[in-house]
Amino acid sequence: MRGARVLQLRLGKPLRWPLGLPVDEFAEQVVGDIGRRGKYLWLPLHPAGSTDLSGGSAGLLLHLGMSGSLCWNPTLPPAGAHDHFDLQTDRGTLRLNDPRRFGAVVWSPSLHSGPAARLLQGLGAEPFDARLTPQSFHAALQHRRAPIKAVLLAGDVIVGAGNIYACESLFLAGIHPALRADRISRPRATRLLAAVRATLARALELGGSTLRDFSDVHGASGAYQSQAAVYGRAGQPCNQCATPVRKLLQAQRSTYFCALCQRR
DNA sequence: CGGGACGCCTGTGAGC
DNA sequence: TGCTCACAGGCGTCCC
Repeated sequence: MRGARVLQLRLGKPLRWPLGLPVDEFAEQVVGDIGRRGKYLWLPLHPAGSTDLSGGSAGLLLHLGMSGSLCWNPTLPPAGAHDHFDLQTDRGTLRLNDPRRFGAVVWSPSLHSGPAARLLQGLGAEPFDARLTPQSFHAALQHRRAPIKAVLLAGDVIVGAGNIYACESLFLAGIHPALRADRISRPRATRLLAAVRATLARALELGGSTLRDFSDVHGASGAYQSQAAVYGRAGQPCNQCATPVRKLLQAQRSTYFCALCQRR
């Protein structure tokens, strides 16, 4: 998309927040290099002729929520019921389809100020950032008394592990989801960090997860879900020890785990 | 300040 | 067969 010139911006039903800028103000803006932080995407937009392609420019912060998907079309197909955002450019259209509308598209004057800065502040480390080490991960957990599952989900220590991947990572690391984060030893924190990384890497390979209700023809449905060791498998035998997988509620979210393989 | 509950939204599948 | 209803999830926001 880099270098594409915006022709028009179209909105469908409201997403999580208002766009924050009248749609006609986007015409003639030029798209820069797309970036990512956590589950947010940053789409820089700068005036035609400007050479500033860095994070210093204004842009759009996008989030796919839980049911959002983006697609790039050379032309502009008719908008469907769940197509809530179209960025039409001279090279094609970027479209956001989001049935549940937990997703967001918000304009920000820069990545480091305004709504973008507010939404990104407080995000935890990128899981594959080399600066995130077993030592720093363990140290961050030492400050938290909440159950480790809740801490992973909160995303302020490490981003990227939502409900499915948090459950899977804890299983892989052999850690009970209700264990207080600050009770996790150095060796186990090391294992957990490796497990989160392995889980996310595997999910990326398989194209992510697709909930049962979203395996539509659009975005190819991710294959990860069917590979899950514990997630969504309550009552079924653990594939390591055959003990039935259990389900518990933590912070209003379902947690799946094996009581034998995952110790406190 | 940390931790937990809540609400947004809608397709799906289970139960009647 | 048709209808109702609980449930699923990311994450900002509110309250204790």
